[in-house]
Amino acid sequence: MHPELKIQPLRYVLAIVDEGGFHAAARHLHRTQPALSMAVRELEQRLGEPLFEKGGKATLTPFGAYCLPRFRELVTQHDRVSRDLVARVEKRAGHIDMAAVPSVASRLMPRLLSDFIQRYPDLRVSLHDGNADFVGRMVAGGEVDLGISSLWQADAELDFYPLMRDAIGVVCREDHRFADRQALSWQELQGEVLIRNGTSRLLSGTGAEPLLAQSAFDISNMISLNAMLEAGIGITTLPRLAFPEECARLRFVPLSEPYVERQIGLICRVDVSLSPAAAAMRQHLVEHLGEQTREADKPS
Amino acid sequence: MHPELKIQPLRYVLAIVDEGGFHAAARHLHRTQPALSMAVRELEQRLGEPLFEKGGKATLTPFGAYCLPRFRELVTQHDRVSRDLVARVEKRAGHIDMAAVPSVASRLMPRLLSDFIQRYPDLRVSLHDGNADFVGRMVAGGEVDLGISSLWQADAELDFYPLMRDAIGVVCREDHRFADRQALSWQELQGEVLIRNGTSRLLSGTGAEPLLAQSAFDISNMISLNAMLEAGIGITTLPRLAFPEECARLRFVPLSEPYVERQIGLICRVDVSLSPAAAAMRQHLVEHLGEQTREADKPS
DNA sequence: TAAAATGATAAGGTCTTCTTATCACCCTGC
DNA sequence: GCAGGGTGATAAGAAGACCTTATCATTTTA
Repeated sequence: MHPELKIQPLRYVLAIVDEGGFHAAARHLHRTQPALSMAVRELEQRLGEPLFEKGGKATLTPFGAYCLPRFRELVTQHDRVSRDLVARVEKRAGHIDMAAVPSVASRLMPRLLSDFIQRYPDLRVSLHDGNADFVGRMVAGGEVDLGISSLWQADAELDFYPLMRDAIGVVCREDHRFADRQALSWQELQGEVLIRNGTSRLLSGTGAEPLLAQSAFDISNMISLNAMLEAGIGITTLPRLAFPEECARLRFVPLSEPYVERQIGLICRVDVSLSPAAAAMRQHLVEHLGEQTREADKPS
Repeated sequence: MHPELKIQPLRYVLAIVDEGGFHAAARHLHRTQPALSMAVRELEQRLGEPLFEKGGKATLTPFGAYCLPRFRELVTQHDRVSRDLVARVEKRAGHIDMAAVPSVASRLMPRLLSDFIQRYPDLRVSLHDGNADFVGRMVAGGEVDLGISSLWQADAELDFYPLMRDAIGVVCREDHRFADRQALSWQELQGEVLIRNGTSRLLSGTGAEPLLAQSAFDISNMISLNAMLEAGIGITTLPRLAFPEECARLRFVPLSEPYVERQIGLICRVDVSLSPAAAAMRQHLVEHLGEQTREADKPS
C-alpha cells in the first residue's frame, strides 16, 4: 500500500537542501556524493515522483518542496525518540535502585555498598528504606530493581532468594532481670510491660501473639523505641539485626520455645530481567550474605 | 551519538506485542519467525538493552514497555507521512491544473480537452480562466501546471512556447459602415465611438494607442461588451479568437497599418519539471495548436 | 578556453536482512 | 512418562541494500 520510508535517505534530502548541493551534503554527512545520488533516486521512485529537478542543480520540485517539511518533522521525531531511549539506557545502565528494610539498610548495607562501589566504581546506587510491605511494593511496581526484606507473604510476581536468618529476641535495659540470660522462653515474658513495634507482626501466628496483643504500647519509630527502652519503661522484641547495638545500656536475649526467626532475602520481580548493573549487585549480595546466616541464636 | 532506528524493526516489535508472540507476528507480517528474532536482537543491541525477556515467552522488559509507546508513535507518524505523500502523488499523478485566457478557454479548449481525455481517459483536467495577468500569476505561483495566454511581459521565472498568432481587428454590428470591409487601417477609426475592453492593452505602444485613449467606455465583461456592440452603441477591437462568433449580427474586420497581433502560447515555470500528466498535456497542445497559426488575417 | 565543480552512472565489495532447516525448551494430553 | 505441538533461538546461505572508487557529461568560473 504505502512505501516504507527509511530515515537515512530523508536525512540525505534534508542535508542536500540545507547544504545546497549533493557534494556539500556528502561532505557534511561523511558519505560520498554517489551514495546520495542513489539514495535520492531510490526514494524518488519509491514515492513515484522526483524530489529534485533534473537540470544539474539541486533544486526541489514542487513535490519535493511539499515533502521537505514532512521529512524534517519525521527525522526530528526519530532523533528525539532515539536520543530519549539511549539517554534512558545510559542513565539506568550505571544505576541500581534498591529498597531495604531499615535494619538491613542501616546495619548491613553501608559496608556492602562500600565494598560494591569499590568493585564497580562506575556504578551508582540509590537505596530506599521502609517496612517489608513498602519494599515489596517498590519491587513489584518496578520502581526499584532489587529489594532486601523479610518475606512477608508469597507473591507470584516476586522471587525471593533467602540470604540470612535473623532470630527474634527480647530487648531490655542492662539492669532488667532478663539482661544476663542466655535465652528466654515466651512464658517468662508474662507480666512484663511489652512494647509492640513494627517488627512485631513477624510473631503473628506463633505462641507469642497473645502476649503482644495485650501490650500497652505500639511504637513504630526506632528512635522513640530506643528512648523508651533506655528509660526502662518496658521491654520489646526485635530481630537481632534490628537490635540497636549502639545503645550500650540495652541487651538482646534470644528467645526460644517457640524459636522464631525472620528470613531475610533478596526480592526481585519474577520473569523480569535485571539490568547488568542490578545483576552485579545481586551477585555481590549473594556472595557476601549468602553464607553468613545468623543462626548463632538458634537453639541447637 | 544516537543510533539510527529503522522503522521496520520497530514495526516488528509492535506486531510481536500486539499479536502476542513471534510466530503470530511473523504470520501477520508475512515474514518468517527467525527474521523477527534477528531484527529484534539487532535492535536490542543497537539500543544497548533488551526489549524482551529471555525466558521463552514474548514478554517485554521494563525498558521494552517504556519503548513501546514511543515506537508506536514513531511508526504511526511514519505511516501518516508516507500515506499522505503517496496520496498526493496519486492525486496529482492523474490530474492537470491549467489556466487560460477566456477566449482560449471557451473557444479552443473544449475540443482540445475532449480530444485529450479521449487519448488519456484516466487523466482529469481542471481549467481556470482569467486575464493574461491572472494566468501568469497562477503559473508562477505553482497553483497551476500550465497556462495558455498571450505573453504580456517577459518573466525569468516563466517559459513561453508560442503556439499561435491572433490578429487584432475591429468588431462592429452588421449594419455598420465597416461591416463588409476586408481590412481597415487605424486612421479610419477616427471619429468612431470606440469601446475599450480587457484586450485593449495589447495595443499599447502601437499607433492605435491614442485612439483608444479617447474612448468613452471601458467594458471588461464580454457579455456586456457584446450587448453594447449589438445595440450599435459603438465598435471595439478584439483579437479574432476573442470575437464572439455566436453573435450573428456582429462582424470582425482585420486591421492593418500597423498590423497588430497577440502571440498566444503555452506558459510553464522555467526549471520546474512537469508531472507526466502535465507533460502529456503540453505535448498534446503543441501537436494540435503548434502548426495552426492564425495568420489568415495578416496582410501578405 | 582551460579548469573546477556540478550531478549521473558503472562496477565491485561489504554488510544487512531475508530464507530454510534445525535446535532446545516448555507445556499439554494421553 | 513421553510423544506432540507450541514457544523462541541459532546456523548457513542467497538476495538485496548500501557504500565506495572511478569515470562521464554538463555547467560555471576564471
